Amino acid sequence: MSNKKLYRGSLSTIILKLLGDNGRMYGYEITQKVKVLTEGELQITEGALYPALHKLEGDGYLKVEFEQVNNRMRKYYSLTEDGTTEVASKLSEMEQFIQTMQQLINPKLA
Amino acid sequence: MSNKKLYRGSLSTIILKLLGDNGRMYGYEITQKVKVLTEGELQITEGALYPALHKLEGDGYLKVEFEQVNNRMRKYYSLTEDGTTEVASKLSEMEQFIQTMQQLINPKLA
DNA sequence: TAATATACTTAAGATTCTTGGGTATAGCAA
DNA sequence: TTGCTATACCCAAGAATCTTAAGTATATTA
Repeated sequence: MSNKKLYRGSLSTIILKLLGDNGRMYGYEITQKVKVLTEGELQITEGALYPALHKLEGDGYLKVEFEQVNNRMRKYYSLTEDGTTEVASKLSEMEQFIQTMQQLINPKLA
Repeated sequence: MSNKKLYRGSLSTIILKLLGDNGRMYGYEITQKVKVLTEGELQITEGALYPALHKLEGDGYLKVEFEQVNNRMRKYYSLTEDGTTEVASKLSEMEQFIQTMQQLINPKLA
């Protein structure tokens, strides 16, 4: 989330949405996926990502599985049932936000 | 900005845009205008608004004129030259943000 | 006469980042 | 073989931006 104040508050939405689409992912994978999907626009720093994952887990939205791959540990995250509900909620909040900002920013057409 | 985390970071953009459209406004007027424009979706609290106005003024984007109306003081804010430049910059950041979020959130059509 | 609206200010605390550090393995280049 | 880059995780100090809640004061409405 380097340098872009507007992304504040949207990280948990992004994480939840990606996990909803991809089933399960590990932290590093999420940073890379976001970089590709946004064509480099959005770079999620590890200092932001990992605390966010821990919080979502603590809130009961994510569950964890450890796995050893190439002699390196990975923590795979996936949605809990509550997490699935939360994705839908977060996405509708995001859509509402975008709509509201467009009301404020775009010249009224009516 | 009650209860909506996503609005974090967007307040200065909103203020600058409104002042760009309306020439000059005072704080209380801004809160009311936003409420009307967003049909109640976004309520800017005074605890957020006034510090934000003071910061924008300190950054050189806004200038102030005092005026006495109905025996009550009003502080009218308007854009400086730098402020006018900043509006354009903030608006394009917001458009970029919205576009990026839609890339992340909407199913790819291509 | 008490509540609501108008109008501005500030301070403590919460949340969510950035920045910068740490640990460790693997692979590639000098 | 040595150092850089990539992979993969973690944490803490500080910054930025908000919420909450308080204070000051006048005008209007119930």
